[in-house]
Amino acid sequence: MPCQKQFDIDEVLDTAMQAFWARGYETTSMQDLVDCTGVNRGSLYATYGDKRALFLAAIHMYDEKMRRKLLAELEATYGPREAIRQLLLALTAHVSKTGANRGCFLTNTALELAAHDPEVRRIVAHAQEEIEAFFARMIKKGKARGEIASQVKPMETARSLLASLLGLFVLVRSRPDRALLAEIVDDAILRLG
Amino acid sequence: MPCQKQFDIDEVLDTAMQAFWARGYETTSMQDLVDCTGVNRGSLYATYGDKRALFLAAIHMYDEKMRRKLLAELEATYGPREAIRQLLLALTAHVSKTGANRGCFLTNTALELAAHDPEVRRIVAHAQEEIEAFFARMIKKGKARGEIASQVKPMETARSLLASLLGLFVLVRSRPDRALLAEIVDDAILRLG
DNA sequence: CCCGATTTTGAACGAACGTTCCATACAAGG
DNA sequence: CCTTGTATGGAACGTTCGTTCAAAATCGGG
Repeated sequence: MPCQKQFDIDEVLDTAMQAFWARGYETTSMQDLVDCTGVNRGSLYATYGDKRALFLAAIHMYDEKMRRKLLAELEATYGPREAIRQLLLALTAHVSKTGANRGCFLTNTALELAAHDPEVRRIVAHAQEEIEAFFARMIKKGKARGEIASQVKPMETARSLLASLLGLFVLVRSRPDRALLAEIVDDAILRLG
Repeated sequence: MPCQKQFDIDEVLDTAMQAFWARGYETTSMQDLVDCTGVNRGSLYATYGDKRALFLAAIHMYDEKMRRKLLAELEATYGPREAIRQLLLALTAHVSKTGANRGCFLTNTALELAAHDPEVRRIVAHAQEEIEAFFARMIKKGKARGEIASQVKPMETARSLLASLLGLFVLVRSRPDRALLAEIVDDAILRLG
Protein backbone atom coordinates (compact mmCIF):
# COMPACT_ATOMS: atom_id res chain seq x y z
CA MET A 1 0.00 0.00 0.00
CA PRO A 2 1.08 3.54 -0.75
CA CYS A 3 1.38 6.59 1.38
CA GLN A 4 -1.63 7.83 3.36
CA LYS A 5 -3.22 11.28 3.37
CA GLN A 6 -1.29 13.98 5.16
CA PHE A 7 -4.43 15.65 6.49
CA ASP A 8 -7.61 14.68 8.31
CA ILE A 9 -10.44 14.57 5.78
CA ASP A 10 -13.16 15.62 8.23
CA GLU A 11 -11.03 18.28 9.86
CA VAL A 12 -10.28 19.95 6.52
CA LEU A 13 -13.92 19.63 5.51
CA ASP A 14 -14.83 21.38 8.74
CA THR A 15 -12.51 24.26 7.88
CA ALA A 16 -14.01 24.50 4.39
CA MET A 17 -17.48 24.48 5.97
CA GLN A 18 -16.55 27.44 8.17
CA ALA A 19 -15.43 29.36 5.08
CA PHE A 20 -18.59 28.62 3.08
CA TRP A 21 -20.67 29.41 6.15
CA ALA A 22 -19.08 32.80 6.63
CA ARG A 23 -18.86 33.97 3.02
CA GLY A 24 -21.28 31.84 0.97
CA TYR A 25 -20.73 29.68 -2.09
CA GLU A 26 -19.97 32.19 -4.82
CA THR A 27 -17.75 34.46 -2.76
CA THR A 28 -15.57 31.62 -1.48
CA SER A 29 -13.05 30.66 -4.17
CA MET A 30 -11.06 27.46 -4.41
CA GLN A 31 -7.98 29.62 -3.72
CA ASP A 32 -9.59 30.77 -0.46
CA LEU A 33 -10.13 27.14 0.48
CA VAL A 34 -6.54 26.23 -0.41
CA ASP A 35 -5.36 29.08 1.79
CA CYS A 36 -7.56 28.44 4.82
CA THR A 37 -7.21 24.65 4.82
CA GLY A 38 -3.52 24.57 3.95
CA VAL A 39 -4.24 21.68 1.59
CA ASN A 40 -3.02 21.81 -1.99
CA ARG A 41 -5.45 22.39 -4.88
CA GLY A 42 -4.96 18.99 -6.44
CA SER A 43 -5.45 17.23 -3.11
CA LEU A 44 -8.75 19.03 -2.56
CA TYR A 45 -9.99 17.93 -5.97
CA ALA A 46 -8.70 14.37 -5.51
CA THR A 47 -10.38 14.06 -2.12
CA TYR A 48 -13.70 15.86 -2.47
CA GLY A 49 -14.27 16.30 -6.20
CA ASP A 50 -15.11 19.74 -7.61
CA LYS A 51 -16.22 22.89 -5.79
CA ARG A 52 -19.89 22.01 -5.84
CA ALA A 53 -19.26 18.53 -4.39
CA LEU A 54 -17.09 20.07 -1.67
CA PHE A 55 -19.86 22.54 -0.86
CA LEU A 56 -22.49 19.80 -0.70
CA ALA A 57 -20.22 17.80 1.61
CA ALA A 58 -19.79 20.90 3.76
CA ILE A 59 -23.50 21.58 4.03
CA HIS A 60 -24.12 17.92 4.76
CA MET A 61 -21.58 18.10 7.58
CA TYR A 62 -23.28 21.22 8.94
CA ASP A 63 -26.65 19.51 8.81
CA GLU A 64 -25.26 16.54 10.69
CA LYS A 65 -22.83 18.09 13.16
CA MET A 66 -24.57 21.38 13.88
CA ARG A 67 -28.31 21.28 13.26
CA ARG A 68 -28.96 17.63 14.09
CA LYS A 69 -26.58 17.60 17.02
CA LEU A 70 -27.99 20.82 18.49
CA LEU A 71 -31.57 19.55 18.32
CA ALA A 72 -30.58 16.27 19.98
CA GLU A 73 -28.68 18.07 22.74
CA LEU A 74 -31.50 20.47 23.44
CA GLU A 75 -34.02 17.65 23.55
CA ALA A 76 -31.84 15.68 25.97
CA THR A 77 -30.88 18.60 28.19
CA TYR A 78 -33.97 20.73 28.65
CA GLY A 79 -37.68 20.32 29.20
CA PRO A 80 -39.84 20.86 26.10
CA ARG A 81 -40.68 24.50 26.62
CA GLU A 82 -37.13 25.49 27.52
CA ALA A 83 -35.73 23.45 24.63
CA ILE A 84 -37.80 25.57 22.24
CA ARG A 85 -36.60 28.75 23.90
CA GLN A 86 -32.96 27.66 23.81
CA LEU A 87 -33.17 26.84 20.10
CA LEU A 88 -34.50 30.31 19.36
CA LEU A 89 -31.83 31.80 21.61
CA ALA A 90 -28.98 29.73 20.19
CA LEU A 91 -27.67 32.47 17.90
CA THR A 92 -28.42 35.41 20.16
CA ALA A 93 -25.73 34.44 22.62
CA HIS A 94 -22.95 34.57 20.05
CA VAL A 95 -24.03 37.92 18.64
CA SER A 96 -23.37 39.90 21.81
CA LYS A 97 -19.68 39.02 21.80
CA THR A 98 -18.60 39.40 18.20
CA GLY A 99 -21.08 41.92 16.80
CA ALA A 100 -21.21 40.16 13.45
CA ASN A 101 -22.64 36.71 12.97
CA ARG A 102 -22.63 34.00 10.35
CA GLY A 103 -26.20 33.05 11.15
CA CYS A 104 -27.40 29.64 9.94
CA PHE A 105 -25.43 28.06 7.11
CA LEU A 106 -28.53 26.29 5.80
CA THR A 107 -30.59 29.47 5.77
CA ASN A 108 -27.84 31.51 4.14
CA THR A 109 -27.69 28.80 1.48
CA ALA A 110 -31.48 28.76 1.16
CA LEU A 111 -31.47 32.32 -0.13
CA GLU A 112 -28.25 32.12 -2.14
CA LEU A 113 -28.76 28.83 -3.99
CA ALA A 114 -31.99 27.01 -3.15
CA ALA A 115 -34.16 28.94 -5.60
CA HIS A 116 -32.08 27.79 -8.59
CA ASP A 117 -30.63 24.49 -7.38
CA PRO A 118 -33.10 21.63 -6.78
CA GLU A 119 -30.61 19.46 -4.88
CA VAL A 120 -29.72 22.26 -2.48
CA ARG A 121 -33.40 23.07 -2.09
CA ARG A 122 -34.11 19.48 -1.11
CA ILE A 123 -31.39 19.50 1.58
CA VAL A 124 -32.53 22.84 2.99
CA ALA A 125 -36.20 21.87 2.92
CA HIS A 126 -35.46 18.61 4.73
CA ALA A 127 -33.59 20.42 7.48
CA GLN A 128 -36.46 22.86 7.89
CA GLU A 129 -38.95 20.01 8.10
CA GLU A 130 -36.91 18.38 10.85
CA ILE A 131 -36.84 21.63 12.81
CA GLU A 132 -40.58 21.89 12.31
CA ALA A 133 -40.98 18.33 13.59
CA PHE A 134 -38.78 19.18 16.58
CA PHE A 135 -41.03 22.10 17.49
CA ALA A 136 -44.16 19.98 17.08
CA ARG A 137 -42.72 17.19 19.23
CA MET A 138 -41.69 19.60 21.98
CA ILE A 139 -45.12 21.21 21.93
CA LYS A 140 -46.88 17.87 22.30
CA LYS A 141 -44.56 16.85 25.10
CA GLY A 142 -44.96 20.23 26.76
CA LYS A 143 -48.73 20.01 26.65
CA ALA A 144 -48.61 16.56 28.27
CA ARG A 145 -46.42 17.98 31.02
CA GLY A 146 -48.59 21.05 31.47
CA GLU A 147 -45.77 23.41 30.43
CA ILE A 148 -47.65 24.49 27.32
CA ALA A 149 -51.29 25.60 27.07
CA SER A 150 -53.67 22.87 25.96
CA GLN A 151 -55.28 24.91 23.19
CA VAL A 152 -51.94 25.30 21.30
CA LYS A 153 -52.07 23.34 18.05
CA PRO A 154 -48.72 21.52 17.60
CA MET A 155 -48.38 21.53 13.80
CA GLU A 156 -49.60 25.07 13.23
CA THR A 157 -47.55 26.54 16.05
CA ALA A 158 -44.48 24.56 14.98
CA ARG A 159 -44.65 26.16 11.54
CA SER A 160 -45.18 29.55 13.07
CA LEU A 161 -42.11 29.08 15.27
CA LEU A 162 -40.08 27.89 12.28
CA ALA A 163 -40.91 31.11 10.43
CA SER A 164 -39.85 33.14 13.47
CA LEU A 165 -36.60 31.19 13.71
CA LEU A 166 -35.83 31.77 10.02
CA GLY A 167 -36.64 35.44 10.55
CA LEU A 168 -34.14 35.53 13.40
CA PHE A 169 -31.52 34.02 11.06
CA VAL A 170 -32.09 36.90 8.66
CA LEU A 171 -31.99 39.54 11.38
CA VAL A 172 -28.80 38.17 12.88
CA ARG A 173 -27.02 38.97 9.61
CA SER A 174 -28.62 42.36 8.94
CA ARG A 175 -29.32 43.83 12.39
CA PRO A 176 -27.11 42.06 14.92
CA ASP A 177 -28.75 43.68 17.93
CA ARG A 178 -28.98 41.41 20.95
CA ALA A 179 -31.95 43.22 22.51
CA LEU A 180 -33.98 43.09 19.29
CA LEU A 181 -33.43 39.36 18.90
CA ALA A 182 -34.18 38.63 22.54
CA GLU A 183 -37.47 40.51 22.33
CA ILE A 184 -38.56 38.46 19.34
CA VAL A 185 -37.67 35.25 21.16
CA ASP A 186 -39.72 36.29 24.17
CA ASP A 187 -42.70 37.10 21.99
CA ALA A 188 -42.43 33.76 20.20
CA ILE A 189 -42.51 31.91 23.52
CA LEU A 190 -45.74 33.71 24.42
CA ARG A 191 -47.44 31.68 21.68
CA LEU A 192 -46.98 28.63 23.89
CA GLY A 193 -49.41 30.12 26.42
CA MET B 1 -25.06 70.17 -26.66
CA PRO B 2 -24.36 66.62 -27.82
CA CYS B 3 -26.61 63.67 -28.52
CA GLN B 4 -28.91 62.30 -25.85
CA LYS B 5 -29.08 58.77 -24.41
CA GLN B 6 -30.67 56.10 -26.58
CA PHE B 7 -32.29 54.33 -23.65
CA ASP B 8 -34.42 55.21 -20.64
CA ILE B 9 -32.18 55.28 -17.56
CA ASP B 10 -34.87 54.16 -15.11
CA GLU B 11 -36.25 51.51 -17.43
CA VAL B 12 -32.84 49.88 -17.89
CA LEU B 13 -32.18 50.13 -14.17
CA ASP B 14 -35.48 48.33 -13.59
CA THR B 15 -34.37 45.49 -15.87
CA ALA B 16 -31.04 45.26 -14.05
CA MET B 17 -32.94 45.20 -10.74
CA GLN B 18 -35.01 42.23 -11.91
CA ALA B 19 -31.81 40.36 -12.78
CA PHE B 20 -30.11 41.09 -9.43
CA TRP B 21 -33.36 40.23 -7.65
CA ALA B 22 -33.65 36.85 -9.35
CA ARG B 23 -30.02 35.73 -9.22
CA GLY B 24 -28.24 37.83 -6.60
CA TYR B 25 -25.17 40.04 -6.83
CA GLU B 26 -22.35 37.58 -7.37
CA THR B 27 -24.18 35.31 -9.80
CA THR B 28 -25.26 38.18 -12.05
CA SER B 29 -22.37 39.21 -14.30
CA MET B 30 -21.97 42.44 -16.22
CA GLN B 31 -22.33 40.34 -19.38
CA ASP B 32 -25.73 39.13 -18.11
CA LEU B 33 -26.75 42.75 -17.60
CA VAL B 34 -25.53 43.75 -21.05
CA ASP B 35 -27.59 40.89 -22.50
CA CYS B 36 -30.81 41.47 -20.58
CA THR B 37 -30.82 45.26 -20.85
CA GLY B 38 -29.59 45.41 -24.45
CA VAL B 39 -27.37 48.33 -23.43
CA ASN B 40 -23.69 48.25 -24.30
CA ARG B 41 -21.03 47.67 -21.65
CA GLY B 42 -19.47 51.09 -21.96
CA SER B 43 -22.83 52.82 -21.71
CA LEU B 44 -23.67 50.93 -18.52
CA TYR B 45 -20.40 52.02 -16.94
CA ALA B 46 -20.77 55.58 -18.20
CA THR B 47 -24.32 55.84 -16.84
CA TYR B 48 -24.27 53.99 -13.54
CA GLY B 49 -20.59 53.55 -12.62
CA ASP B 50 -19.24 50.11 -11.73
CA LYS B 51 -21.13 46.94 -10.86
CA ARG B 52 -21.45 47.75 -7.18
CA ALA B 53 -22.86 51.22 -7.90
CA LEU B 54 -25.34 49.71 -10.33
CA PHE B 55 -26.39 47.19 -7.70
CA LEU B 56 -26.82 49.88 -5.07
CA ALA B 57 -28.93 51.89 -7.51
CA ALA B 58 -31.01 48.78 -8.19
CA ILE B 59 -31.61 48.04 -4.53
CA HIS B 60 -32.44 51.68 -3.93
CA MET B 61 -35.01 51.53 -6.73
CA TYR B 62 -36.49 48.35 -5.21
CA ASP B 63 -36.70 50.02 -1.83
CA GLU B 64 -38.47 52.98 -3.35
CA LYS B 65 -40.69 51.43 -6.03
CA MET B 66 -41.53 48.11 -4.42
CA ARG B 67 -41.28 48.16 -0.65
CA ARG B 68 -42.21 51.79 -0.01
CA LYS B 69 -44.90 51.81 -2.68
CA LEU B 70 -46.44 48.55 -1.46
CA LEU B 71 -46.63 49.77 2.14
CA ALA B 72 -48.23 53.03 1.04
CA GLU B 73 -50.79 51.24 -1.13
CA LEU B 74 -51.72 48.77 1.58
CA GLU B 75 -52.10 51.56 4.11
CA ALA B 76 -54.32 53.53 1.73
CA THR B 77 -56.41 50.59 0.52
CA TYR B 78 -57.12 48.41 3.54
CA GLY B 79 -58.04 48.74 7.16
CA PRO B 80 -55.15 48.22 9.61
CA ARG B 81 -55.69 44.55 10.35
CA GLU B 82 -56.25 43.62 6.70
CA ALA B 83 -53.25 45.73 5.62
CA ILE B 84 -51.05 43.61 7.89
CA ARG B 85 -52.53 40.42 6.49
CA GLN B 86 -52.12 41.57 2.90
CA LEU B 87 -48.46 42.43 3.48
CA LEU B 88 -47.79 38.95 4.83
CA LEU B 89 -49.75 37.48 1.92
CA ALA B 90 -48.10 39.61 -0.75
CA LEU B 91 -45.66 36.92 -1.85
CA THR B 92 -47.93 33.94 -1.36
CA ALA B 93 -50.15 34.91 -4.27
CA HIS B 94 -47.33 34.85 -6.77
CA VAL B 95 -45.99 31.50 -5.61
CA SER B 96 -49.06 29.53 -6.60
CA LYS B 97 -48.69 30.45 -10.24
CA THR B 98 -45.00 30.12 -10.99
CA GLY B 99 -43.81 27.58 -8.45
CA ALA B 100 -40.53 29.38 -8.00
CA ASN B 101 -40.23 32.81 -6.45
CA ARG B 102 -37.66 35.55 -6.17
CA GLY B 103 -38.79 36.44 -2.67
CA CYS B 104 -37.77 39.84 -1.33
CA PHE B 105 -34.77 41.49 -3.00
CA LEU B 106 -33.79 43.23 0.23
CA THR B 107 -33.92 40.02 2.25
CA ASN B 108 -32.01 38.04 -0.37
CA THR B 109 -29.39 40.78 -0.22
CA ALA B 110 -29.43 40.77 3.57
CA LEU B 111 -28.08 37.23 3.64
CA GLU B 112 -25.79 37.50 0.65
CA LEU B 113 -24.04 40.79 1.37
CA ALA B 114 -25.19 42.57 4.51
CA ALA B 115 -22.94 40.65 6.87
CA HIS B 116 -19.79 41.86 5.12
CA ASP B 117 -20.89 45.17 3.60
CA PRO B 118 -21.77 47.97 6.04
CA GLU B 119 -23.44 50.16 3.41
CA VAL B 120 -25.72 47.34 2.25
CA ARG B 121 -26.44 46.48 5.88
CA ARG B 122 -27.53 50.06 6.53
CA ILE B 123 -29.94 50.04 3.57
CA VAL B 124 -31.41 46.66 4.53
CA ALA B 125 -31.71 47.57 8.19
CA HIS B 126 -33.47 50.83 7.34
CA ALA B 127 -36.03 49.00 5.19
CA GLN B 128 -36.68 46.51 7.98
CA GLU B 129 -37.16 49.33 10.47
CA GLU B 130 -39.72 50.95 8.21
CA ILE B 131 -41.63 47.68 7.90
CA GLU B 132 -41.48 47.38 11.67
CA ALA B 133 -42.85 50.91 11.98
CA PHE B 134 -45.60 50.05 9.50
CA PHE B 135 -46.68 47.09 11.61
CA ALA B 136 -46.62 49.17 14.79
CA ARG B 137 -48.64 51.95 13.18
CA MET B 138 -51.26 49.52 11.87
CA ILE B 139 -51.52 47.86 15.26
CA LYS B 140 -52.10 51.15 17.04
CA LYS B 141 -54.69 52.18 14.46
CA GLY B 142 -56.33 48.77 14.65
CA LYS B 143 -56.57 48.93 18.42
CA ALA B 144 -58.22 52.34 18.19
CA ARG B 145 -60.72 50.91 15.72
CA GLY B 146 -61.34 47.83 17.80
CA GLU B 147 -60.00 45.50 15.08
CA ILE B 148 -57.07 44.44 17.20
CA ALA B 149 -57.14 43.30 20.83
CA SER B 150 -56.33 46.01 23.36
CA GLN B 151 -53.69 43.96 25.20
CA VAL B 152 -51.49 43.66 22.06
CA LYS B 153 -48.29 45.67 22.53
CA PRO B 154 -47.54 47.55 19.27
CA MET B 155 -43.73 47.58 19.31
CA GLU B 156 -43.24 44.02 20.51
CA THR B 157 -45.82 42.56 18.19
CA ALA B 158 -44.48 44.61 15.26
CA ARG B 159 -41.05 43.04 15.73
CA SER B 160 -42.58 39.63 16.07
CA LEU B 161 -44.48 40.11 12.80
CA LEU B 162 -41.32 41.38 11.10
CA ALA B 163 -39.53 38.17 12.07
CA SER B 164 -42.40 36.11 10.68
CA LEU B 165 -42.37 38.11 7.45
CA LEU B 166 -38.63 37.59 7.03
CA GLY B 167 -39.17 33.90 7.73
CA LEU B 168 -41.77 33.81 4.97
CA PHE B 169 -39.22 35.38 2.61
CA VAL B 170 -36.85 32.51 3.38
CA LEU B 171 -39.51 29.83 2.97
CA VAL B 172 -40.71 31.25 -0.32
CA ARG B 173 -37.27 30.51 -1.78
CA SER B 174 -36.71 27.12 -0.18
CA ARG B 175 -40.20 25.59 0.16
CA PRO B 176 -42.52 27.37 -2.27
CA ASP B 177 -45.65 25.69 -0.93
CA ARG B 178 -48.70 27.90 -0.95
CA ALA B 179 -50.53 26.05 1.83
CA LEU B 180 -47.51 26.19 4.15
CA LEU B 181 -47.11 29.92 3.69
CA ALA B 182 -50.84 30.59 4.10
CA GLU B 183 -50.90 28.67 7.36
CA ILE B 184 -48.05 30.74 8.76
CA VAL B 185 -49.82 33.94 7.74
CA ASP B 186 -53.00 32.83 9.48
CA ASP B 187 -51.11 32.01 12.66
CA ALA B 188 -49.36 35.37 12.60
CA ILE B 189 -52.69 37.17 12.37
CA LEU B 190 -53.86 35.31 15.47
CA ARG B 191 -51.34 37.36 17.46
CA LEU B 192 -53.52 40.40 16.84
CA GLY B 193 -56.25 38.84 19.01
C1' DC C 1 16.19 -2.02 0.29
C1' DC C 2 13.73 -1.63 -3.46
C1' DC C 3 9.18 -1.72 -5.67
C1' DG C 4 4.83 0.35 -6.73
C1' DA C 5 0.68 2.56 -5.80
C1' DT C 6 -0.93 7.10 -4.33
C1' DT C 7 -0.62 11.56 -2.76
C1' DT C 8 1.37 15.92 -3.11
C1' DT C 9 2.91 19.68 -5.68
C1' DG C 10 2.98 23.75 -8.51
C1' DA C 11 2.62 25.09 -13.00
C1' DA C 12 -0.60 25.68 -16.57
C1' DC C 13 -5.14 25.51 -18.88
C1' DG C 14 -9.08 27.98 -21.18
C1' DA C 15 -12.93 30.62 -19.81
C1' DA C 16 -15.16 34.27 -17.64
C1' DC C 17 -14.78 38.02 -14.66
C1' DG C 18 -15.02 43.45 -14.01
C1' DT C 19 -13.18 47.21 -16.18
C1' DT C 20 -10.97 50.44 -19.57
C1' DC C 21 -10.22 52.60 -23.84
C1' DC C 22 -10.53 54.53 -28.45
C1' DA C 23 -12.36 54.95 -32.85
C1' DT C 24 -16.87 55.91 -34.58
C1' DA C 25 -21.58 57.79 -34.84
C1' DC C 26 -24.41 61.19 -33.62
C1' DA C 27 -27.06 65.45 -32.47
C1' DA C 28 -27.11 70.22 -31.06
C1' DG C 29 -24.88 75.19 -31.37
C1' DG C 30 -22.70 78.79 -34.14
C1' DC D 1 -22.65 73.12 -42.86
C1' DC D 2 -19.15 72.59 -40.13
C1' DT D 3 -17.62 72.32 -35.29
C1' DT D 4 -17.89 70.29 -30.76
C1' DG D 5 -18.81 67.40 -27.06
C1' DT D 6 -21.21 63.23 -25.68
C1' DA D 7 -22.95 58.37 -26.42
C1' DT D 8 -22.06 54.23 -28.52
C1' DG D 9 -19.79 49.95 -30.07
C1' DG D 10 -16.64 46.40 -29.67
C1' DA D 11 -12.12 45.04 -28.98
C1' DA D 12 -8.85 44.42 -25.45
C1' DC D 13 -7.01 44.93 -20.74
C1' DG D 14 -5.14 42.27 -16.66
C1' DT D 15 -7.02 39.28 -13.07
C1' DT D 16 -9.20 35.64 -11.14
C1' DC D 17 -12.09 31.85 -11.71
C1' DG D 18 -12.59 26.46 -11.51
C1' DT D 19 -10.13 22.73 -13.16
C1' DT D 20 -6.47 19.58 -15.03
C1' DC D 21 -2.07 17.38 -15.51
C1' DA D 22 2.50 15.49 -15.29
C1' DA D 23 6.43 15.20 -12.49
C1' DA D 24 8.13 14.60 -7.84
C1' DA D 25 7.74 13.03 -3.17
C1' DT D 26 6.12 9.63 -0.05
C1' DC D 27 5.44 5.43 2.60
C1' DG D 28 3.78 0.55 3.18
C1' DG D 29 4.67 -4.32 1.44
C1' DG D 30 7.81 -8.06 -0.24
